[in-house]
Amino acid sequence: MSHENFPTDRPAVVTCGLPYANGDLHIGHLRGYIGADTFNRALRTLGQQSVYVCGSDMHGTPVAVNADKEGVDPEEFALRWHEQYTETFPKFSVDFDNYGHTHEETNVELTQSIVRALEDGGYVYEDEVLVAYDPQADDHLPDRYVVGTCPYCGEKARGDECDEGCQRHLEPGEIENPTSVRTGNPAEYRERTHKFFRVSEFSDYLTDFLDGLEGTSNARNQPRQWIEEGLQDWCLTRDMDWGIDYPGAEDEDIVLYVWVDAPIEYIASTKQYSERVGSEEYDWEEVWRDGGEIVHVIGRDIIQHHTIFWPAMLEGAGYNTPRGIAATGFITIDGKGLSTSRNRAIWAREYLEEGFHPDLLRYYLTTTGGLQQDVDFTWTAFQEKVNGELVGTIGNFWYRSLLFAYRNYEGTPEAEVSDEVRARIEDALEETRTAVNDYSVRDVGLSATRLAQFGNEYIQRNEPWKLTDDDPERAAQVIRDCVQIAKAVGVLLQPVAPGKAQALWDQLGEDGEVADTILETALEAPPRTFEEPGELFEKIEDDRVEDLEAKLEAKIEAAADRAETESDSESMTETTDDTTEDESTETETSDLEPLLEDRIGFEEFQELDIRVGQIEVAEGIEGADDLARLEVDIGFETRQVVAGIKRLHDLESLPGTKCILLANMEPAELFGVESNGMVLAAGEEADLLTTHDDAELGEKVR
RNA sequence: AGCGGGAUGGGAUAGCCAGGAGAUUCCGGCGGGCUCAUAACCCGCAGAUCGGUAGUUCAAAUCUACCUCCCGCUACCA
Repeated sequence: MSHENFPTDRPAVVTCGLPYANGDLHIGHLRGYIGADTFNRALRTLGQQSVYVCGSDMHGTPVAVNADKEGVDPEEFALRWHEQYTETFPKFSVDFDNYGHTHEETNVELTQSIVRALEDGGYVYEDEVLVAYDPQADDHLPDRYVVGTCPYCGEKARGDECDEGCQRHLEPGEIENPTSVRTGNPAEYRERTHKFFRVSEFSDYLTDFLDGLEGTSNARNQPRQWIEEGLQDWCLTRDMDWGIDYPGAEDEDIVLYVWVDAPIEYIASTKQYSERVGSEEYDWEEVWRDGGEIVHVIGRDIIQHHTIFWPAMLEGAGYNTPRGIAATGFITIDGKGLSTSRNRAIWAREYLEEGFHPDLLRYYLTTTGGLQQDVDFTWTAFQEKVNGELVGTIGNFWYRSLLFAYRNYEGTPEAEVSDEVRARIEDALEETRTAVNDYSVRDVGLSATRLAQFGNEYIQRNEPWKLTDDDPERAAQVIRDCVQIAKAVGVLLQPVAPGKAQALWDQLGEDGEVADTILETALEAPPRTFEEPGELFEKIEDDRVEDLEAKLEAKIEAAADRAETESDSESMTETTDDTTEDESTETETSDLEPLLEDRIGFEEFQELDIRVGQIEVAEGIEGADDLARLEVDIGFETRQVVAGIKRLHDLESLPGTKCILLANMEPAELFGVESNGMVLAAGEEADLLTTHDDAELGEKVR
């Protein structure tokens, strides 16, 4: 089965994975939302009718548990995050046509009606399952809230997985010596009746579905394995009170599993949009019932939910299934996995507070590697991308063309666009069409960059500044071409960088919104006159990047220190926080810094004046969490040194300890205290280097 | 353990599905040019046995098999 290329005459809906109302948004979330937003905007430039919808995911155990910790109602807790998300998205030009949440009436009704439809179709049955129960807390414990002993290898294990031992997946009820993570008490098992969805009956349907599915290859290939292995039926209910009631069981302490109602929010949100604008303009039922174009952008960690359970549910309840599923890769920071608990993350708020335009991040995230690839974020790479492509290529071309046109013609010169340039722009439009149909937001952005690059070459090759006197007609022709290219770059860049594209649009004196234009507008003549243009992109300076990288490093270290001091008291309750990134995968080696490739000579080593010293005085610096002031005797003299070991060492016991000091370090002032050297230490716990024999104070280390 | 994705000049990325002279773009290095433009821009050069081994083929970065390393997934954690 293959699909008709976009644009089609059916309405489309683009969605992105629902943010879980349990924490701040970071760059990893933004990647998906920006990618989907870009895709939706690009679809529209093709002339495809399309809306972009999403909503907050309000239910599930983590919300209930964290609300409980704070002593607030889960709804209140989740709504707070929901409101924050609602405010954040527009700041990144993530422009949802509707943004709802899963606890709204629209979603509750729709979810219950879909579950009833599944029941009516005979796809739901009841079965008994063992559920861990904490008698003291009088609460049932979802699987990860239980720890115990693995029945297979005897290692310590979590309720659902033997994470430290044999890596086996554990079924509920299997784990031995179950213990509640929440109270530390022994847990007991209770038999409960739950509802199950006959996913297994959809094997053939899903196989066909996957054959026709567009999007990224991982979303197509990975589920095939699960189908071949035989699908297991899916438990639809949970022993909780926070969630959507199972229809007909409103009085019982049982709700629908969060993954049932979460994707239904895609439909509910579309419905809300449809009701707002009127079904004449956009009919949600046409999309979800009759065969509109449904595209999901998701993280690759939730592929199975979207390629197995979700289409099975839709099919079973008589709904339309997705045309495309694009599963994005993850974001890494400086080459290491993003980790919210370790604060190895760029938070949405942080980025905005730095004052960077959202389009810079949008461009970086969409054009650095394909949608499916993992993308590494470093401030240095961000700077290169911005300075090289946005400032140097696009910004520079826009500015030089428009400025030249303004100074010499007060706008667009009166001439016809040359055939060469017209053809080149048409190629660029075609590149974009292909990119959209390949689900490549990267090429959507790069088609604009490449066109700007052509523009730079074109202007250079024709040297209009030499022609203004000798051959005014030819000069006008060249500049006419350049202004047209500039406009086309704006139209092409809009899906990725809507704010900057609009700014160009305004400079060109165009009316209305560039976001409302279709690709063909790129070939229409710009207004005859326009005002003096300004520079649209600003270079990021090197020292700025150094600051940013240092700041990032510092906050990661601070988080590590905090975890260190808290780990003793909270070890029982810390096992489950939020975890897209898992502690168990972060082994020792992946945490080590990679070895440096560059070798240095002996002379360079000699430049490091490393001495044996002895700590004479150690005291904390007031106002600093981590810093301590040390006085170190290095034979010749006693140095005052500041070290970040306040919380990691017992300062009173340090005097008398030998240490190793980098003596010719540039002096620095930290918290008002001058530091004249660096005490060497290793590891996150700042294990101090020392000597073990007769090295005397002041001796050089070599 | 199984499965999915990845490994391409110093760094980063495209190409692979539909095999065809060792290939894209960006950063960095070297040389030149230009001056309309944000020390920008344009041109040229250097630099890679396309992770390894075998195979299919007239032809392999691309297809097949096996191997190594990295990331992820394995379903009641959103």
